[in-house]
Amino acid sequence: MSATPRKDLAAMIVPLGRALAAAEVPLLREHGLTMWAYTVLLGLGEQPLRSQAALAEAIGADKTRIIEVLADLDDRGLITRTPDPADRRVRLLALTPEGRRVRGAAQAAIQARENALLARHLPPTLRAPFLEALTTLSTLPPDSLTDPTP
Amino acid sequence: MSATPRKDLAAMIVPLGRALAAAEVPLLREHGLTMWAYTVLLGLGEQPLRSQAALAEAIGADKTRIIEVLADLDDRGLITRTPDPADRRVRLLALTPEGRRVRGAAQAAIQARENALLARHLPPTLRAPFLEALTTLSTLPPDSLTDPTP
DNA sequence: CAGGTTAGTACGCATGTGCTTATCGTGTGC
DNA sequence: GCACACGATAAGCACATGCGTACTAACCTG
Repeated sequence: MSATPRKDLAAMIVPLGRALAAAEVPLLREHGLTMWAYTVLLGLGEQPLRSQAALAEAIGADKTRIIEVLADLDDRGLITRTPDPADRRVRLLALTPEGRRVRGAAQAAIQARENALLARHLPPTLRAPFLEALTTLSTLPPDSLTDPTP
Repeated sequence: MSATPRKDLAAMIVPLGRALAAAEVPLLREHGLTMWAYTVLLGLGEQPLRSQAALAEAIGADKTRIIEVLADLDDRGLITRTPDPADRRVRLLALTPEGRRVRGAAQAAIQARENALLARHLPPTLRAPFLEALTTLSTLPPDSLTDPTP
């Protein structure tokens, strides 16, 4: 049975995530972005998003906290917040071309760094399976990891 | 070149880590442990550890913050803090048998849950490579992920 | 022995974040 | 039309965490 003596998954993953996130910060700074701003830009995909609450939900942020982030990004012309004509309570969120450019530039820098890191530290045969497994796990619905769901 | 359109590593790993850590909390509670207490028990391996500062460093905690955790674990008989006869300023930290038992029980519960989770969500061919890659990355020196180190 | 250093401890401050409440404009159901 | 619901916003509280300071006991150097 307990044939695999190893550390806990979380004990390995959490520090790894911390380190990767910490490594991103300076790169984001060079592009004038905070982590939250970058997260918002990533959360705004290609299609405009309806309502800030939906965005907050999607990126796991507090809806009262991203307001200033959104206001800042709006001021700087990276996103637009236009009232929905159909329901003027909600704001339609969309990337501007400039926002798309900045997001792309930041992401390119980050992923280039990450790829170099994987190339340096991970044996070639492990890279693809690792990324695939990671993608699989990260696209699961949020509670399939938290619930025991038998 | 940019042949792999994917999310950032950190964008996948960090939420995953959060979810896994959140899933641990209730299990730890059942064993009377907080996350920090559990981290301390994991940090105290088989050999006793010299000095609390070393422990804090090892588990990435603030040395002024784990004091009460250590005091609590000591009070509950899960660890011992004995002054080093050679240098009575430093405390030798060690697991008691009971501490070892509790740590083992908690870890067994956690890993059983994690294994079930992997079995449910990850194709069999990906499991071993995923764990191996994760182990590799998580045993790297902390700054090899943060530094660009050329 | 005197002065400087270190480990452990306690305390306070600043920050980030989650959660709650209040307000305002807008929509919707009765 | 009016009461209630909802989205966005602002303000405040609570808690965890990181960081710095101060104090004590012990060690070490000269």
